[in-house]
Amino acid sequence: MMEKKITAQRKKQKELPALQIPYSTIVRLTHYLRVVEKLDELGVSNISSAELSEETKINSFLVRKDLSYFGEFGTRGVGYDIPSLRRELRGILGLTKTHKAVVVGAGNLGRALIHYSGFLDKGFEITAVFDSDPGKIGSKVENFQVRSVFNLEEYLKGNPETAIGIIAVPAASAQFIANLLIANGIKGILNFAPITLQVPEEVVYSSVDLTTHLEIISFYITHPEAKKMNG
Amino acid sequence: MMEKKITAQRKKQKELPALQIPYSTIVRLTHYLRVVEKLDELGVSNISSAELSEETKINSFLVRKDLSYFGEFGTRGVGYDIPSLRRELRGILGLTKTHKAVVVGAGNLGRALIHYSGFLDKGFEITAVFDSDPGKIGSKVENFQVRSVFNLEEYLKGNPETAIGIIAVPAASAQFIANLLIANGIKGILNFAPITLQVPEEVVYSSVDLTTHLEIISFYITHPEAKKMNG
DNA sequence: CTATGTGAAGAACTTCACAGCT
DNA sequence: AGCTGTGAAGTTCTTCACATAG
Repeated sequence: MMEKKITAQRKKQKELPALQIPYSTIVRLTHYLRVVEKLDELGVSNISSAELSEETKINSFLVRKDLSYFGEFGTRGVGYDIPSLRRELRGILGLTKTHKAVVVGAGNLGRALIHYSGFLDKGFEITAVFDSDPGKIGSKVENFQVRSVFNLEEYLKGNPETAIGIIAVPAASAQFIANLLIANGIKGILNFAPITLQVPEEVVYSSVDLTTHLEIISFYITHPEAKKMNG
Repeated sequence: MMEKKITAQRKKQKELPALQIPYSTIVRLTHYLRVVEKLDELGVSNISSAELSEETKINSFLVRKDLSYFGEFGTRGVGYDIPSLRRELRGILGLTKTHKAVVVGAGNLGRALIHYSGFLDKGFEITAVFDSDPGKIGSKVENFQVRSVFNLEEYLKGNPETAIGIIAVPAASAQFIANLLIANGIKGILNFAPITLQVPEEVVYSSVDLTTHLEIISFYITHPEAKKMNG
């Protein structure tokens, strides 16, 4: 019941086959969660798809469709109960267990990520920080003692539950680090180096590239007649 | 009342109507540019859509389609001339003029961005850095003397060619900063604060949210049967 | 009477096949 | 002969309309 939350045991004829969920739905789910968490904290108890639409700027039909991929979370005539929607969203996104992550690269960016991670809800936990600069190894970043990348492999072998690797190293060494992470069973990689990494199918890969973001902005500034931004 | 169906007729499609370019095309353009710049630097002079596809993992049909939105840059039977494709892509993306940008927030993230911006091709230039922390104001970050956010408005009025604002402040103050930037004629905003900013239509807006990225990874780690990642 | 959930229509985007240059 | 450029087909995603549940 937890895992394959097949919709409805009604007299639905719908088989719910492979059911490919659009990537954009997953992205939007995180926006809904953001809003719902904020409102939950404020003590608001209910929200309609129209209100959720208002907050997120995502069309209310789409809000309902997105949620309906995963179940029936609302009450007709009423809307969605915020605490329960929050719980459902966290469940869908896999945030009920804590994902352990390592950060590789203790430069400004790595430090920013580590610092920021303090604000992350349970769901993610940074467990170690690595760098190749002898001047940084051994130093403290928040509560972490920076380790040598030469110990990364050993660390991962000793801590096989580490799920996510965050790459905050220069482009030149990013693929090397990625390979190391992958070879040692990491399941997801979040890359901040401005380079496209080659990663096998089964490893979840996401990349944040400042240059790309700026170039996209440049395009839309330069061509104001072109609309639409997702990012 | 509806727009007329422009479904292709015999020989009459060079009309170029409103021609909406997919957002994803723009994102891919930046990937092509990345590859083409790398190869150009290496002295490679020509590339086919198949090779570009290989490098970027983007289907070669799509490579050609994306480029064809903007013109005919290739030579049939040969491929694309790298220096000229590079020039074309930069032109399309609006990178032939330098966009001036300010960074607001001189914490780790802001500093990482400033540091990184040194590697940016001409196309972007950070012109000033602001923070609200009296302890930071006046200090040096790379070549910039950090200014007070209280001078942001004045700065923008005095430097109206500033096109882009990069927000690297905590969530709580991000909307305030955004409003200030917008009120003073900024054209594009790149937001790193984990909050959805309300921004008018005409301002180009892009957001990088670590939480969202991690949550998306969490989803795909948790549901390995779901495929597809764009990010 | 209200707001959800969803099949179906409609758009948007991607893939394909091949015409068209070189 | 080879690789681009592009209409058309195919697929996926979004919007819509309305039956449905409270």
